[in-house]
Amino acid sequence: MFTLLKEDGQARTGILQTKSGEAETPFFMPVATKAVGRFVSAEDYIAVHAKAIIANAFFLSINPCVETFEKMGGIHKFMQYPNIIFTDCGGFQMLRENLLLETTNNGILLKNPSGKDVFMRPEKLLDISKKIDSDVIMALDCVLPYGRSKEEYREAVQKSHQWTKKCKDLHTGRQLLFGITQGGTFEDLRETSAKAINAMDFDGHAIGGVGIGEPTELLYKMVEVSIPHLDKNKPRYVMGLGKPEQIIGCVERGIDIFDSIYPQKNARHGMLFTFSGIMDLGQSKYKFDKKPIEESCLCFSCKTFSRAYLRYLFKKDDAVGKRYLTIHNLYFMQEFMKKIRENIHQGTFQEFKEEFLKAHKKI
RNA sequence: GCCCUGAUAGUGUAGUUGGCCUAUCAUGUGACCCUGUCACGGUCACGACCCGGGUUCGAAUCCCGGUCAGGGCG
Repeated sequence: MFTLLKEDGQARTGILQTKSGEAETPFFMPVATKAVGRFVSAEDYIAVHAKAIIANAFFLSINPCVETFEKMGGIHKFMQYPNIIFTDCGGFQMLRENLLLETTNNGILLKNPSGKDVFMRPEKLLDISKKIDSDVIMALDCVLPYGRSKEEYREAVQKSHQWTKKCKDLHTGRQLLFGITQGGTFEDLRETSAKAINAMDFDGHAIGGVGIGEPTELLYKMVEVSIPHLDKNKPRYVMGLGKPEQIIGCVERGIDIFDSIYPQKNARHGMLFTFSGIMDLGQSKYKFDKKPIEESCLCFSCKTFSRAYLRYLFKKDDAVGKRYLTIHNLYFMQEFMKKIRENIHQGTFQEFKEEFLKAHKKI
């Protein structure tokens, strides 16, 4: 259930309620594909104040396997994370050449690196998701890489709608179900898809198939043509976006939910997000720098370690260092979203956006 | 003092019966990248034949001298 709280232009705040509690939107979800992220897990997600994370139903069904969740009482108890957990459906894995074996009218055949291949179809997704017991299920969609022909996208949209509808028809219980719109970078296909998904009465709507190589202007365009057709009283989620500047651009256009590995991956590669810009910790100027990554940051890493020490850990490719850096970026993302919400409440979103973007470049 | 061995990017190395060396690989440094699975990742750039002479059409490679380092003998 979603309650709209406040609007500031197209930007808005709201409350998403689930069986595991609520979270105020707009929010960003760290990724925990296999009920753990790279170098971070539940205690870290909690410590960075993440009210929601996203895992992947396909990967979880392979390893640890569906039975684990039945026997362990669901994913929350299994990984000791009490807040909201989304599960992605596996549709995005269509973009991975090493995972996608075949696309049929009924679903997708995905390679299982450690066993029997998985035919992901609505029935299977709903069954898995129910046993995992996540809070929000992303319905099965059909994703194509950027740059295919319009005909191919048209076909993919059609499949996507069939699968998504099937998910909706099969769905019961307290878990929320979100539908995903597609359409590549074609405005009319995006509109068609948004209308069709909106008509299926989901608990929330996602815009999928973006952030996969298209220019940011096209990404924004696709959001802009989709939004008018997505019920404003339901949460809107752009899947896969993690660049702060794109998140703020999408919030401005009416998006409520985001997820991405981007902040985590960038952290591991030494790119730290701060409110005064993007810091490349690999630079030698930080070698003897006693300051924390960000003076005003209250994350564990900033409260505890100097840039010099974190740079040293980064340079020696230490796993512990990668964890500290990841914690910082994830904390930053939560603070970033918090500031976005506060500014929407105060009606100062535009000013905040401009101020943020002015500082958000490499330093 | 004599003999032997060695000397190639910041570091560690490949190449040493002369030509395919515009010199290998790793690391380092710098730049860019990373988006609903994310490897401790990717792309690009920078950076060296100890010095001097000789042989040769041609030398990192062969010869002579020097310097330095390691080892052996006094």
